[in-house]
Amino acid sequence: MTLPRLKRSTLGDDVYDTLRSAVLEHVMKPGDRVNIDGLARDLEVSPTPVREALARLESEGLVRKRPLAGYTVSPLLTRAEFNDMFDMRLLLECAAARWAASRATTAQRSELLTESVRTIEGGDDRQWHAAFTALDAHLHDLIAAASGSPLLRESIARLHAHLHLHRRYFPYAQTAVTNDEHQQIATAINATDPDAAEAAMRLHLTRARERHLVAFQE
Amino acid sequence: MTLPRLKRSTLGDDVYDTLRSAVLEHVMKPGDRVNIDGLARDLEVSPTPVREALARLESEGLVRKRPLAGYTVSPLLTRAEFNDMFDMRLLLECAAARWAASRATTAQRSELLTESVRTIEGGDDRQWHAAFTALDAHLHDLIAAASGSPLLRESIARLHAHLHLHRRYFPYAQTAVTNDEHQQIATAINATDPDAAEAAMRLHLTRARERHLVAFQE
DNA sequence: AGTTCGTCGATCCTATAGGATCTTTCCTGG
DNA sequence: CCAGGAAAGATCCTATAGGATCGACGAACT
Repeated sequence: MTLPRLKRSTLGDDVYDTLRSAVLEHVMKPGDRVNIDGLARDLEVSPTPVREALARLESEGLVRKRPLAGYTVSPLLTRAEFNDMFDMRLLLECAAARWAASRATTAQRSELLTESVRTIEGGDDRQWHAAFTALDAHLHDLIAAASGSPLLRESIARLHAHLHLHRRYFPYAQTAVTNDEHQQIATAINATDPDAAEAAMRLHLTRARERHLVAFQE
Repeated sequence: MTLPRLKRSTLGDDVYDTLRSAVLEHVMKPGDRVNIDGLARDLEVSPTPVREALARLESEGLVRKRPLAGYTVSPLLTRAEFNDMFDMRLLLECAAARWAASRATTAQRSELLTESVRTIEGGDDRQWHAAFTALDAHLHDLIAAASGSPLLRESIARLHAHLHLHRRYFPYAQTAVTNDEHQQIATAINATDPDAAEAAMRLHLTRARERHLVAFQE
C-alpha cells in the first residue's frame, strides 16, 4: 500500500508557485520591478519566504537580480534568444520523441493518444489561451516523461518556462494545424516508430517557430 | 574606454559560491544534513542569506529540502541516474562540439587548442584532482561557449555540476588518454570539421563513462 | 544653459526574537 | 529483549526592527 505522501507545503513554496504563475501568465510583465516588501504585504507573508521564492525564480531565469537594486521580471526574448531557444527545443524534444517511441510504456502511449485529440472550447480569450497553452505544455511534458530520462524531462520543462517569456501571441487560426501535428507525433510514438516520431516532432517545432516568428515583425 | 564594471556582490551571492564549492568538492558530503543556523554562525552571517543561497542550490539539484526538516546535501547518483546523465551529456555535448566546429570564432579555436594541451603537475592528491577536474570542466565549457548557444552552454554547465555528485574517482592512470581525447576534439573543431568534432566528443564521452563506471563495481 | 553637489525618500540587505514542527532519547510495559 | 509512547532538545519557519545603499529631485555654481 502506497500512501500519496501528504505534501507538507511551506509558505515559501506557495509563494514560489504564485509568483511563477504570475510571471508565466504575464500578470507580472517583463521588465516590471519586483518590490519584495510590497509583495510580502500583498500576499500577507513576511519578506523572508518572498526572498526565498525569488532566489529560486532567478536561478530559473524568470527574474533577474541586480545587487542593491532589487529584482525585475526577465525581459522579453530577443529574436536571437528566441531562435536559440528553438534550436534547443529541436535538439531536446526530437531526442525525447525518438526515445519515447522506443521506450514508452503502454499506459504512456495510450494517454498520449488520448490527450493529443483533446481540443479547447469556450471561454473568453484569456481563458482559452491559458487552457490551450496548458494543454500544449502538458502534451510536450508527456512525451518528455515517456522518454524515460528524468534529466531530459527536466531540461525541457525548464525550456518551456522560458517560452512564456516570449511575447504573447495567439495563433487562433492555426490551432487545427497544431492539433494535427500533435496527433501525428502521438501516432508515431504509439507505433514504436522512432524515425517517424522524431521527424514529426521536428516538423512540428519548425512550423511552430515560424508561427511564432511573426511576433517579431512589426 | 570600458571600465570592468565593478561587481557589487552581496552576502547572499558569496554564501552561495562558498556552499556550492563545498558541495562540489565534497567538503559537505552527500547525505549530510545542512544546519542553517550553524552555517550562519560559521560564516558569520545571518541565516537569511544562507536560506537564499540554499534555495538556489536546491533549484540546481545540489541540495534537497524537506519541509520542516531542513536541507540535506543531495545523495550520490545511482547507477541509473549516472547513465541518464551521460545520455544527456552525449546529446548536449556532441551537439555543442558540432556547432562549435562550424561557428567558433578564431579566438575561441586558438584558446581551445592552447588549453587542450595543458597538463596538471605537482601538488598532493587533493590539489591535483581539484586542478584536473577544473581543467576538464573548463575545456568542456570552452566548447559549449564556442557553440554559440547560450542556452546549450548553460544546460551543459548545469549538468557538469551534477557530475560532481558522483562518487569521487581518480583515474590517475588514464589522464594521458583523457588529454589525448581532448586534443582530438580541439583539433577537429579548429579544422572546421563538424562530423569529426562530434565523433571525437562521442568517443571521449563514451570512454569517460566506462572509466567512471568502475566506481559502481564493488 | 548645462553640470555638479547635496539632501530626501524608498528600497534593499542584514540581524534578532518568538512560535511551530520534527527528531531523538528515554522510559515503561509486554 | 523488543516494541510503543511520551517528553525534551534541537531545528526550522515566520515575523519584525534597524542599518546601509541606491535613485531622484532640487539648488547652486561654472
